[in-house]
Amino acid sequence: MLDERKLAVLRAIVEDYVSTNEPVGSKALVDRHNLDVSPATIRNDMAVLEEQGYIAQPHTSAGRVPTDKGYRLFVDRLSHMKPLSAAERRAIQTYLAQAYGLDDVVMRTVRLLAQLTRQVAVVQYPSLSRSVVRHIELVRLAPERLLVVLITDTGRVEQRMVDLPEPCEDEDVAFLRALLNASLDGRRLTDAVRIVAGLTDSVPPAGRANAAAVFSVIMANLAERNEERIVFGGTANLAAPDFSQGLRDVLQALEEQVVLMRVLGDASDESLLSVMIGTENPVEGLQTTSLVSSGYGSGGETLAKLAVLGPTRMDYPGTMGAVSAVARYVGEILMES
Amino acid sequence: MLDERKLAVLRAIVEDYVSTNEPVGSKALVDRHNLDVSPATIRNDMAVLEEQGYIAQPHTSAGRVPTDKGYRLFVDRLSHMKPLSAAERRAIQTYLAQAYGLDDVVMRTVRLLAQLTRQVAVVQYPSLSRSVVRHIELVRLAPERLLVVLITDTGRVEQRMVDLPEPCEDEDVAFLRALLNASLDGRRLTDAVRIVAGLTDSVPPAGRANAAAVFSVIMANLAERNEERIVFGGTANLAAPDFSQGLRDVLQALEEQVVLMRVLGDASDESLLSVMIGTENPVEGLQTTSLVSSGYGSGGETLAKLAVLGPTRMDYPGTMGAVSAVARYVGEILMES
DNA sequence: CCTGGCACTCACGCTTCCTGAGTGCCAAGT
DNA sequence: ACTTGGCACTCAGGAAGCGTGAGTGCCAGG
Repeated sequence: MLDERKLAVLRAIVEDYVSTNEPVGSKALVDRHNLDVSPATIRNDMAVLEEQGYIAQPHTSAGRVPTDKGYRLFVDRLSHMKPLSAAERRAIQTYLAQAYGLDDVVMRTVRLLAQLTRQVAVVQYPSLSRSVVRHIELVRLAPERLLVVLITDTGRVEQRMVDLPEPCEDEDVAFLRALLNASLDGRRLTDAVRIVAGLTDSVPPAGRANAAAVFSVIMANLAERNEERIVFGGTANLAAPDFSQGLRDVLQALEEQVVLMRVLGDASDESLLSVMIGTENPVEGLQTTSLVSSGYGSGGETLAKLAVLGPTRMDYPGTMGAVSAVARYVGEILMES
Repeated sequence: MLDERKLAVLRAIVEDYVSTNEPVGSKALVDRHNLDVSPATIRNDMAVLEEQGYIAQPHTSAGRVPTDKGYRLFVDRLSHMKPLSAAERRAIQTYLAQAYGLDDVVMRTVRLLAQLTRQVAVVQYPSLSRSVVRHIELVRLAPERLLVVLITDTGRVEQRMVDLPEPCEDEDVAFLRALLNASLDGRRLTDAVRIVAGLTDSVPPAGRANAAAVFSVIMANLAERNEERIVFGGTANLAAPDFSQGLRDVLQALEEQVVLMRVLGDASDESLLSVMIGTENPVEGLQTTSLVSSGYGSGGETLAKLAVLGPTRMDYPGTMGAVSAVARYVGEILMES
């Protein structure tokens, strides 16, 4: 159906269009790539490719432009991820290694991705729900006020203020702290919710009111998956001379955390690199963009996703290389800390 | 030098230009505002205003447009902050009151400002340096690894991992914790740095290596004023039909935390509302924008700044009203928590 | 000092024209 | 059965020309 040369033509069209941002014609193609056939032949091939929906012409008698379907074929079969240079890899590693704390890791990751790809980078915070409780700390700030600090194995720290119904003493707090840590340490957060729910019985009746307040805060905190934040950066790259159309929509979509979450969720269920092209994206405002995403995580598990968002006419091999490399290194960093 | 009517004319020009985004001519002026003089008179006034540099014409025989100097005069003498409606004020209060935790307060503030003003909102995290230590918690995660959690009175929680040179026991940690809290509780962070520096002597020689590690982390953490993060939102409002020129620069400047910090710092030394118009802004990319900023804080003190960034042709009275109201309410919320 | 009148200017929108890159198709060549 | 050169055709985009109207500056009279 599509012989070898037609595929080569498609590949060439994608590559040229990506680099020049102008519809590419038959003559230019034979010149720039060494297909040793004449323009007329290419034209025939292009006619077929167009008929099949891989390329299109913006208007009669202009060159051809890849369609979403064309990019899809290109990504799936005609290109390979372009690995980063050794220098780049080293730079990534050292830059990420300097990070202290989860916030900093995420922030650096965003910057890194944005700079490497010259596009918009999106990074999701490691999911709380899959991680494991490392420690719970209760701090008595005032007789009727506690601070609950929850530390997970991914280095994430969550805290909440709790106003108690009754005044409490240091020893009450110590008791609760010991109880909570004994019960929750090493448990997954998803399990922890259930465990905490059944914990009230272990508390002496006198302290139950206060304990209940603390427990409910912990449960609320844990159950709250919405809390999974998303950070992005590199929006200045959106203002690149080309796709100014729809810029507003794109910015809007970026700021809608919920929408972004959904998109990332749709992107791929697993840790694999995944590419979502143009109209494949369910979100209205992002249908002129492509999203290259990957899961990342420490150990075998995927904790969250990160992605790069750019115009459909993007350098897929390069972007994929960058995303995949950064995902791997972030995973490593999270392992260590 | 500028009589009453000329000022009125300037005010009218600013108001019209802001609302229409088109150069305003003498005829339109007399029509829309009830200046009971003829267009010709207005023209004379405009000639004077132009000569003095308050307005300019984009090209000969087009209407006039305010210059930065014109906006400045308008802001300083011709306009008053427009207070928010009661409904808006209530909405702000309830929306902010729902926030839990500092992060959430900041995030909500950004959204609020961006929505109210339909422009870009910038909020700086409350400064660490002026706040007061409420508690320090040390958590022993592993024999050679501690988590240091620092809680300030503004609800900010900072944490750092510390790798110890030697393994430690729970009692060592308890000792350090007690020592730190006894020495630092209630102290300002600025003072705390000095205090910690002198604390090594109080530690028994056996534990000094570990203590030094912890202390140095605390000091680094505190001294690090760069750490003062800035959050912004509403960038989609940048894509408003008008100022697309320089959009790239603006986005770029926004993402440069350091630059933003400096601008906010320059803006006004005190908690007062301050307006920076166009070229008054030292940052290259922001010279087509105006920044309306205000300090905010709990109690009498200014902890940080928040601001709204928009085109120089912005609705100053409205924006100023919004900024000032939000600043006040955020202050109140911080007080409570 | 205000006003009406008048000549002048010029950005913007409109049409028109032209050019060249690019196409589709066909008939001849391999 | 594919490739190729030739040829007529199309059409976006830029250049040039034109008209219009909003807006101006200036002046002379109230």
